[in-house]
Amino acid sequence: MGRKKVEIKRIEDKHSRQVTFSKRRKGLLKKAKELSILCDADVAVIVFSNRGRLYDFSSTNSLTEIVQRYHSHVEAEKESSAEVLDTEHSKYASFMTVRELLQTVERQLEEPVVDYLSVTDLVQLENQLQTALMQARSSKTHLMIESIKSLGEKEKLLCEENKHLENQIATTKNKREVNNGMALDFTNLAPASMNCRQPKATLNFL
Amino acid sequence: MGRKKVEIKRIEDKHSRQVTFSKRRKGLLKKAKELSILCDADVAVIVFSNRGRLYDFSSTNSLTEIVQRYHSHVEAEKESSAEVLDTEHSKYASFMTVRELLQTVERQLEEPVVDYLSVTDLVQLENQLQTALMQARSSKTHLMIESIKSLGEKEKLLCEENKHLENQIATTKNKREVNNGMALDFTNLAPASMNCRQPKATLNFL
DNA sequence: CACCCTATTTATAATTT
DNA sequence: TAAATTATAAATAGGGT
Repeated sequence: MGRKKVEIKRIEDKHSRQVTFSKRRKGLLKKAKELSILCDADVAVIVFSNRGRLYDFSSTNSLTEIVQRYHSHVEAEKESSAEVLDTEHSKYASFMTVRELLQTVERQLEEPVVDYLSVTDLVQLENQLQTALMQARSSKTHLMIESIKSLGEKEKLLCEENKHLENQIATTKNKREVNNGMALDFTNLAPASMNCRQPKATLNFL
Repeated sequence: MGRKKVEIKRIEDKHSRQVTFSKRRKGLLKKAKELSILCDADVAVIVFSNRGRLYDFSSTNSLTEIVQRYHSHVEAEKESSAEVLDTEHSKYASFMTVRELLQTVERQLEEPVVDYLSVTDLVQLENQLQTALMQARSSKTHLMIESIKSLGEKEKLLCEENKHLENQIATTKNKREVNNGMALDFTNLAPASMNCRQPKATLNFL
């Protein structure tokens, strides 16, 4: 219903799509309202724009009411097809959360700020920033990993040397005892914390 | 749009109401579908007739998807309007946001996210990303520092123990030599790398 | 009920402001 | 760029089968 008949398929032109979305969304919500009033029906409409903005209508106080009614209705004839859909769904949910984040962000910006930079400029800047950040972080991580590795190896070597020394001492002590009955007690030489079999701190976060 | 203009109020005649319900319900669902296709939007419609019969439409496989999205959306809004000072929670939220962002980016290589965003949105998003990044990085750094500290302390203790043991051995050896001329050479026992006075790796980058 | 018919209203695509 | 206008397509009220 317009100057020209439109085929029902995704409108590729961004601007047209946005304009049409605005008009038809309004129309849909109006129709929903009219239906609920004229025919005394409960109607709920949820619309997410492709940018994740939410528009809704509910004939009752809260849309949730109708949704709950919907659930209890569907519950009866529900089948167990949750397994595979669960993974898909959680992916979808995460994805949507981003959109919602963006929307929230949009909302929080009440005042439209004058744009000094073009999107391209900004993207470029952001990319540079990101790259710099990544590089710095990468270098840092690398250094830290090296430090940890190095310290770990040092620890290992020290432990081994330690054992070696203990063995030497034990041998010496035994010989001494055999030779001239001299007794030295090394039992408590190593601090309790020096147990080399102690589990390492988890480094999975690297 | 009919032979006569109708006032938007409950149709009292039962038959008329039923007929209108049938027609308009069909129209509403059709419009919902068209909107979702034309404008690439997610749309869900739930209609209960006044006699309790359910009719619905969903642009996705399952209407529940959209409903859940709606709920998480409402949650998010509540959250952002409520106090944002729950440190632990907001940390977690930011972290998840980053993950989701990465997922989105991965998935939408064809149609860059940037196209959907205004410059101001992008700035906000970037800030959030930065914050989330900082938090994640901070946590990671903290863990790494703790690891390094812990390993450093361990090293120190091992070195001390080492020295202690060496002293013990030296003493034993001297006594042995004095007592019965027995000679044991421990000079090369410790590997070259085990010099405990070796400068530590620089950690200034932290 | 669920269709058809068709006059009329309504929604909206294209255009203008 | 968005809001208003206009020409046209679509929806539908009321009637009939």
